[in-house]
Amino acid sequence: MNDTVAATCSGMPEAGQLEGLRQLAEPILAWYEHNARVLPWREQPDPYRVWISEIMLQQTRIEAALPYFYRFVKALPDIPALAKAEEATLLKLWEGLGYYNRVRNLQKAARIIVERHGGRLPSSYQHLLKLPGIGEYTAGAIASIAYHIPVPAVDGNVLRVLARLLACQGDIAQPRVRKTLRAAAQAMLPRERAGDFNQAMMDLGSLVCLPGAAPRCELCPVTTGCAGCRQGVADKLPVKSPQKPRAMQQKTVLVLAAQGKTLLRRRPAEGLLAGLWEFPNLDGWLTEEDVAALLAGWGIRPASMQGLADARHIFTHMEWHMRGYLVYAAEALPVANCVWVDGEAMRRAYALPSAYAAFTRHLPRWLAETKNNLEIH
DNA sequence: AAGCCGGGGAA
DNA sequence: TTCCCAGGCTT
Repeated sequence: MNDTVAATCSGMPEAGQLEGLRQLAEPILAWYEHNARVLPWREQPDPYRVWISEIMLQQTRIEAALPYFYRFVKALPDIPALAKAEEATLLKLWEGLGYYNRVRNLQKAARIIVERHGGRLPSSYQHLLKLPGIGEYTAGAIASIAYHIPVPAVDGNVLRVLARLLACQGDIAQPRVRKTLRAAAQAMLPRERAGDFNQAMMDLGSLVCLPGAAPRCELCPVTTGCAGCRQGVADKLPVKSPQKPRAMQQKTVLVLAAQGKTLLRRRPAEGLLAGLWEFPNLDGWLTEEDVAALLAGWGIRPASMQGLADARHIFTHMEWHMRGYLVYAAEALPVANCVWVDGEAMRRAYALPSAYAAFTRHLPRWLAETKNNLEIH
């Protein structure tokens, strides 16, 4: 029935096609009754928890977000607490989750909600959309899940499900195609069960209608209504433009340790990993002699220096190839733009990106070695 | 419309 | 390795 939808998916579906889609909502909801994943924001779907979960889940898998969710709502159980939190606290709660502006926007929104909405998350799609960090998808998800408002929530999973249901050959990176698929989602939406339906579509996408060549059509409740499955092209959909190759970057990372502390530097307030802390580092690969000369300029006289195992970190658009040096110094002397931090302070208030995991892993041992003997050889 | 912004698991 | 994830903001 949906086979006749424009192959490029660039025009609005016709009335008859939408009626075909509408009939799929019921079997999808029935499937959801038995297959819904048990999740903390479903067990207790108050607006605040739904909001936090949706922000954490932006471009992030459920399994990755879960431990962060528990910790976050425990530390900051409501909107006023979020509005008042220290930035360092926020970044520590988000440390390792990535896309750190998400948590800054979360707090910006919380402060707006306290000032302009009486401390309660707005319950309309349009008002939600105005808040920082909340776009079309997230506004739809919160409105439908927390407030049962009949608006679609079309994320990557749902785009894939819809593209296959309609055998849509359009590039889902294009706004025009997204708009068409969103209209299809709106047409399918049962007005009384919007939140359940939106979550059902997402679960269907992540449990059954899997990406790439792995759709499990034999488990799907709507194969007969799926044009992609009928035409045998489900595993080729959705069409997506290829991504650009990553740029490579060589870096030299300096782990300085002295008197039970290590030297950290704050990253710029904008750009990659904005505002997070890191070990002092430089572009390019420096030799031990280069590093010694550099440290002399900083007024640091190394008691010992050793090369560390090379480390690599892959970002979406970039790749860091890191050469590391562990430097023991006798004294934690001041260095411009840097702070000496002990393990406890680091755990409490200094958020480091995962890119440095290869170095932070051994840091406790390295710091312990500097506590007992001031002179190390 | 395109670029930027993390990190990790799966194939 | 590549893909992609309960995306949004900036230019």
